[in-house]
Amino acid sequence: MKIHREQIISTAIAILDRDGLEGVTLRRVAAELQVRPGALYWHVQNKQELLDEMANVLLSEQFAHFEGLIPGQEWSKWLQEMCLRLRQALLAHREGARVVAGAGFGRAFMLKQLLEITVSSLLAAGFSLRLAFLAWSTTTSYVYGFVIEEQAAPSEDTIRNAQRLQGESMVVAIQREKQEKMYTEDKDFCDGLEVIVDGIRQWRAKQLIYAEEDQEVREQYSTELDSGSREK
Amino acid sequence: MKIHREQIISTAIAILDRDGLEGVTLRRVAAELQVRPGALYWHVQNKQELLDEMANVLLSEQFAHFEGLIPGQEWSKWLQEMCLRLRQALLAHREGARVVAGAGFGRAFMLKQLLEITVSSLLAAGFSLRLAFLAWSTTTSYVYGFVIEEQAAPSEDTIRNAQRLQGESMVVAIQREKQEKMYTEDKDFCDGLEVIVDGIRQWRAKQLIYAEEDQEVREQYSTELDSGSREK
DNA sequence: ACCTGAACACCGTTCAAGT
DNA sequence: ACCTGAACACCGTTCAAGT
Repeated sequence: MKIHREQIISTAIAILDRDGLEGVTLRRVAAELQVRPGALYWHVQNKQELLDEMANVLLSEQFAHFEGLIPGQEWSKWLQEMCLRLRQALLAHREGARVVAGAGFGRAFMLKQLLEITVSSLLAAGFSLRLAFLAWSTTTSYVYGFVIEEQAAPSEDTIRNAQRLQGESMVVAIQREKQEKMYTEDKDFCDGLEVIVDGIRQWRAKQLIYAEEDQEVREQYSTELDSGSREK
Repeated sequence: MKIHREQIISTAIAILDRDGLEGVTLRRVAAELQVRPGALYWHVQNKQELLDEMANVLLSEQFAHFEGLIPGQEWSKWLQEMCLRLRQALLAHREGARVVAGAGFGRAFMLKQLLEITVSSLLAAGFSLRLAFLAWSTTTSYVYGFVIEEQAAPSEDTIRNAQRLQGESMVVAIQREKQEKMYTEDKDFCDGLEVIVDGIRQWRAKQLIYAEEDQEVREQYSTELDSGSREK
C-alpha cells in the first residue's frame, strides 16, 4: 500500500470526528490506511507534527479564501466576521479547539497568516500598531477560551452535581433566563464579542493621534506589498 | 505503604511541575509513593478524576479565601482582581491552563463557586442578570484563551520558522515595539482586560433599567443568604 | 479497609531488513 | 523511495488474592 502525507492527515481528522481526540492514534490511522504503524514515520516526524497539520487544516477550512478589510467596509464588522469564522473553524470538528490549542499559536502556520491579515487590516482602519495587536490578542483569546468551554464534554456526573447543588442560585437563575428568553450559545458568543468590540472602539476613539513609528510601519508595509524586501 | 487521596493529588502536581502534563502518569505517581499502580484505584476512580482534583487544587490556591464585592468597592477593580488571580492560578503551575481546561468548567467545582461569587457581586453592583453573566463569560473566556497561548511551548522549530518567514512584517513590527517600549505579557494581559472591562462598563451604562425578573433574582438571593431555602 | 501481583489491551517510536 | 517485521519502553485499567 502506498500512501501520502495528506491522506494521513485527512484520515486522522476523520477519526477525530468519529472517536474524539484520544481516539486519534498513529496505530489507528495506520490501520485505517492498511499500513503498519512504522510506515507513518516516513511521512511525518512524530505525532505532534500530525496534530499540528490537523490544526492547520481545520483553520484552512474557514480561512483559506479569507480576505483582509475592504476600504469601504467597517472594521468592526470585519473583525466580528473573523471571530465568527474562527469559532466556526474550532466547532466544525469534535474537540477542534483542543486540537488547535494543542498545536499552539506558534506551530499553527495559518494563525500567523491570520494575524498578518488582521493587524494590517486594522492599521488600514486607523488603529495604532499597539491597539491593532491588542484587538487581535483580545478577540482571539476570547474565541479560544469560549469554544474550549463550549466543547468541554459535560461528563456524566456533571448532571448529578447540578442536581445536588441546588444552593447555587446564580447558575439556576442564569439557566432559567436562558431558557425563557431562548438565549443560545451563539447568542452568548456574539454578545460577548460585541462587548469586546465596543471596548476596542472606545480605545480607538481615544487615540486618534498615532506615534510616528506606527506611521512608519504602515508605510513600510504598503511599500512591501508591491515592491520586494526592504531590510531595516 | 499506606497512602491517602490528598497525597496522590499533591505528588501528581509535583510531577506536573517537574515533567509537564504528559509526565503525569498514574504509574509514575504510584512509583513516587512507593506503591503499585493498581493501589491508586482504591482512592481515585480513574485518571480523569485525578486531573479534575488537580484543577481544583490549582484554583483553590488563588480562590480559597477570595471574597465577593465589598459594598464600597468599585466593581471594575474587583472584576479585574478576579481575572488577575485566575491567570495567576493558571500560571502558577506548568501547563496549568491545560489542566484546568481539560477538567472543564463542568468538572471543576471551584469554578462554579467562583461563578456564584462573581455574578452575585455584579448583581449587587447594579448589573442585570444577563450582563452579569456576560461579564463572567467574556472575561473568563479571555483569561483562559490568553493563558493557553501564553503557556503553549514555543517548540524548537518555532524559532526556525520565525527566522525563515521574514515576510511577516506585522509580527516583526509588533515584536520590535514590544522590545522598545518594554511591553510584557503582563502588560498585554492587563490592557486586553481593560478593553473588555471598558466594553462592559459601556453596556452597564446603557441598561440602567432592569427587567423585573432580575430584581426578583436579586431579592431572592439576598434572602437566601441569611434565611434558608425558598423553593420556587 | 487497603494493597500486591499479574495480567490485558493498548500506546509512540525506532530500525534493520525487505521490495 | 517507501514499507514491513519486530521489538522497546511505556501507558490506563481490572481483579483475584493477600494482609
